[in-house]
Amino acid sequence: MNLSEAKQEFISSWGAFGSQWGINRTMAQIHALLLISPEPLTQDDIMESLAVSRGNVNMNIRELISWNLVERRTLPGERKDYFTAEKDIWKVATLIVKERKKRELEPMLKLLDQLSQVDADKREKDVKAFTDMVGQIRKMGGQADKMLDLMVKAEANWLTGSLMKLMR
Amino acid sequence: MNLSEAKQEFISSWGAFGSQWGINRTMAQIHALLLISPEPLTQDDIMESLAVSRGNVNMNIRELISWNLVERRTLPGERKDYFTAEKDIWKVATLIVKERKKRELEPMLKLLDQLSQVDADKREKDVKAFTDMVGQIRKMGGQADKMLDLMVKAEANWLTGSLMKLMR
DNA sequence: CAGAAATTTCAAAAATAATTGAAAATAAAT
DNA sequence: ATTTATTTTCAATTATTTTTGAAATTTCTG
Repeated sequence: MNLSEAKQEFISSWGAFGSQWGINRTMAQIHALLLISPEPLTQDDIMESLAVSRGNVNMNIRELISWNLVERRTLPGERKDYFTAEKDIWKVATLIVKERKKRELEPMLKLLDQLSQVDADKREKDVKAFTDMVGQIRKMGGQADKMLDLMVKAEANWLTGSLMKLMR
Repeated sequence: MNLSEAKQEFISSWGAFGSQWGINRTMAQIHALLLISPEPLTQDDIMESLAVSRGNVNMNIRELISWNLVERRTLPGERKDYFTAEKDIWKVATLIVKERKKRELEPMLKLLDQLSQVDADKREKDVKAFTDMVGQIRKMGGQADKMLDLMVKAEANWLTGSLMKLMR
């Protein structure tokens, strides 16, 4: 396989993979493209590479920036804006974890706390099943939350380091 | 908040949460409903509770069964099939991890291995950027794969136990 | 085995999400 | 201040995903 075939395959698969995880296909593809671009790219570069419209590129780039995965950069003497992606994949992973935690996990924990306050007789089978399940999910969610905090704070060798050794 | 309000909220939020993670809303809602139902339910029960069609319930139930999250059960003397969900949330988590690992992570690792074989001169900037990134992702993916294997094998206290203590 | 009950399938319809493209806004250059 | 380049917005369109519902199939029952 030559380079441009491999690039195509990478970008397309990254997009498909993203879709399965609730991430806009084009957003994932733009991210993939920037990940493997040694130099910053303009919106026009991206439009051409992926054959998508200007509006599409613009919106998805802004979304990537809001996740801190992509940075806008203005080169001196250049009129256009350039974009680069964070290239350290560990940092990428922690940035994504940080955002999903903030946007999804934390609100979910808040909701579960509310739901556990349900006002009903716990001797009833239905009530017990409900509060047990909410309690279980709340507990596991809280643990995951703490664990992801540690991950975000930890260094890049978290996965390879003492954790893996311990669990062998 | 009374029980039925709380149930409604739980089911609806679980559906919304699922959507964000690429899981069909109705599938997530059916799962939520079964999670908090002390007794097995029929397709008709689910249709009524969630106000969705028979075909929809049937397809999503089958999908849940293929994830081993739901079990079909035929009660003696009863004509209809009944369905129950696994209620231990740790088991639920490991079942989901197991399936996503098999369906998504493993194929992705296979692809990355192929992509790393790209036939080109590594002194070229483009080539180096590409193979570096593929290599990084491959490495992290491989580590995640091992780690998730451990999680699947581990007991329910994995998150609270020595892991959390170690990382403090 | 015939009839009834329940489940499954899947083409068509509906709902949702993503994309386009052109107009508006903003920023830079002359 | 005007022109030109670039970015942003968003209503309309297009694509994708989900859902419906009725027909076909399968599974029970007497």
